[in-house]
Amino acid sequence: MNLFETFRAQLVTIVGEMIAAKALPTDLNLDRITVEPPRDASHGDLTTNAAMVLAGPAGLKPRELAAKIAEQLQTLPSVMKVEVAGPGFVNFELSVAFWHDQMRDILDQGVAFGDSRIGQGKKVNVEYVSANPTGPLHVAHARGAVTGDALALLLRKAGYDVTTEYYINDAGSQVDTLARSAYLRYREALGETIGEIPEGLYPGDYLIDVGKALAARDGDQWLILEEDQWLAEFRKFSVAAMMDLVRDDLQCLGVVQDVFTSEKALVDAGAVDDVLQTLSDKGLIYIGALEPPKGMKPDDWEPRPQTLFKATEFGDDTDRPLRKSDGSWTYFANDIAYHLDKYRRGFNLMIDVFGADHGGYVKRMKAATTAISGGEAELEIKLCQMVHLMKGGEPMRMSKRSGNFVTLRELIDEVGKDVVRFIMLTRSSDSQMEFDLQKVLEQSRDNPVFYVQYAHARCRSVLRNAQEALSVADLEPSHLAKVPLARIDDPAELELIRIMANWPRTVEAAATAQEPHRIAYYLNDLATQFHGLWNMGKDDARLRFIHSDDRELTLARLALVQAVALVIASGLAVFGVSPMEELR
RNA sequence: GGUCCCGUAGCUCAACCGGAUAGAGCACUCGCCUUCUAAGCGAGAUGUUGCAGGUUCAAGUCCUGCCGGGACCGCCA
Repeated sequence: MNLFETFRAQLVTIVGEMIAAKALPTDLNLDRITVEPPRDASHGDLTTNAAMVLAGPAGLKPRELAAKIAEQLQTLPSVMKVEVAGPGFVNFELSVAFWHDQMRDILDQGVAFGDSRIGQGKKVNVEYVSANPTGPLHVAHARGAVTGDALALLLRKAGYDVTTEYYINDAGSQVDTLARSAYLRYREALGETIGEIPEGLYPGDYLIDVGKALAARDGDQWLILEEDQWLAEFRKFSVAAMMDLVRDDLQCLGVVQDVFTSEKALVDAGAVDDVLQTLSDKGLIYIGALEPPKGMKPDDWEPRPQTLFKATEFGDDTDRPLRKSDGSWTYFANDIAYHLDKYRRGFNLMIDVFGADHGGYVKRMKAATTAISGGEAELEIKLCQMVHLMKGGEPMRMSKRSGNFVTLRELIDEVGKDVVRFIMLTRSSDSQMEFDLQKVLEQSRDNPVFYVQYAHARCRSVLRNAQEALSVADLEPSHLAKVPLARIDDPAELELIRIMANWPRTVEAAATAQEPHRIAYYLNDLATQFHGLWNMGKDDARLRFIHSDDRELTLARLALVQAVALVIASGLAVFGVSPMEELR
């Protein structure tokens, strides 16, 4: 429970006592009472809307009720000062000793500070990337990869039981194309001149090695055979090779998912026939013809009967086809089977991270999930909007046709894994964002990665310097948690503690909203306050951390510095970014 | 035509699932500065939150309609 929830609980007790004393009616709804940090620091440490929320139903004036609540709050041991303000806010300040206790808490818990139990161990499945296994990942995949990974780490920190997953789309026609492309490279490896790669096949160089590997393993045995004889084997081999590529790419980004599920394996195991039978039994499948989309005129539209899922019964705009004209299942049909599979594995909460180009897919997948689980499973879909790559303020135009697109690997090689991860997480995933390859490497204030990393490195640097006068054991968090902190009393120091004490609440809010980018803003705020304090020591030597003639003060200040380093490290861990000891 | 996302300071973006005077960074103006290894530091100015209604004690936030940008729209995945 974060400190705001703790005080909220105490406030609810107070209101309960007022109800018992007949100062308030018995039928009040207390759920809307909040205890939050005020936006404006001059409004104290905590603020509650209790009086405004309760006054109306209770038939009282907000400010009068606020005064009564304030009176009771004043009696709490860690509450120093209470004020009624504005339309009926009750603002209160906490004692310095309370903030010192918070600091000790941080030092005791280390990077586990901020761990929460709001997830209550609930099982959640986060599926992300799930790119077609037809080549290396490129930048478009990076945002989804990082977002999904950070979301998973965040939910884990918030107390969920998280499984991360990659769905291998290895059952569609694209992997047939992959196999044909690999076959061409196989012939090339055996000495044929293949010339230009024909339109419709994948031209990438990464298939050359696949062809060579097949030639080395199997010799020329496939050369004289027809496509239907070699296709399956080439598909299997090249998909495996591409997945190795993808896994390597992801690993470079620090992403290692728990489970990889093959679409083809699901289909082969009859999972799709199975789920379609289930839906059919529920009367949710029928043969019918769809209307053409209004206002659009598809070139060769003609109505034809199809196997349809009644998605409209679950909020979708139209019913959705499940079977292609060749008799095989659509991608959607297979995906229904996959989500049923996840549901049967115990996931009542599933999160899919998709690119924005899958926006049209959201309603039908949610509809299907509701249908197959009888409404018991919840599916959340995070759409990641596009990333515009820039370089020194100039947009980098990419086109696949010219082969000029940027791979994920190239991006990581250029700026580093931690920079990619952090920057991708500095914006809400449903806003488009700019990513400037030049700016993110600058050592300046407007580069958030640098700014946050620098704050951590600066803390570590101070702690290293302190070793001239103090032993390593003195500087351990466990030791610093026991030193007297009474001399931590400067407003800037206390403000720093307040921000750190807000970390658990930030984790919970970000996890509840499923918005990792909030962590980036939090870290930036924390770094700002720390750098500010450091700079104050430039002007006023009394505010410096290390004082060779005052061991007690130095230890107290180093406890503060150590706490800052731990909270930053705790935050960076949610992003999967390593905190740096020094920046050089 | 429909669905989804976005629209906030000159620019890039926040605003904690309704709270008080909408905030940061960059750019801009004015001062200062030679380091607890370090990005210079401090101060100042910057808004009809796309538009119009509605709900509420309270709306950038929720609802309705419009405008603008993006993504998508029957057997591609």
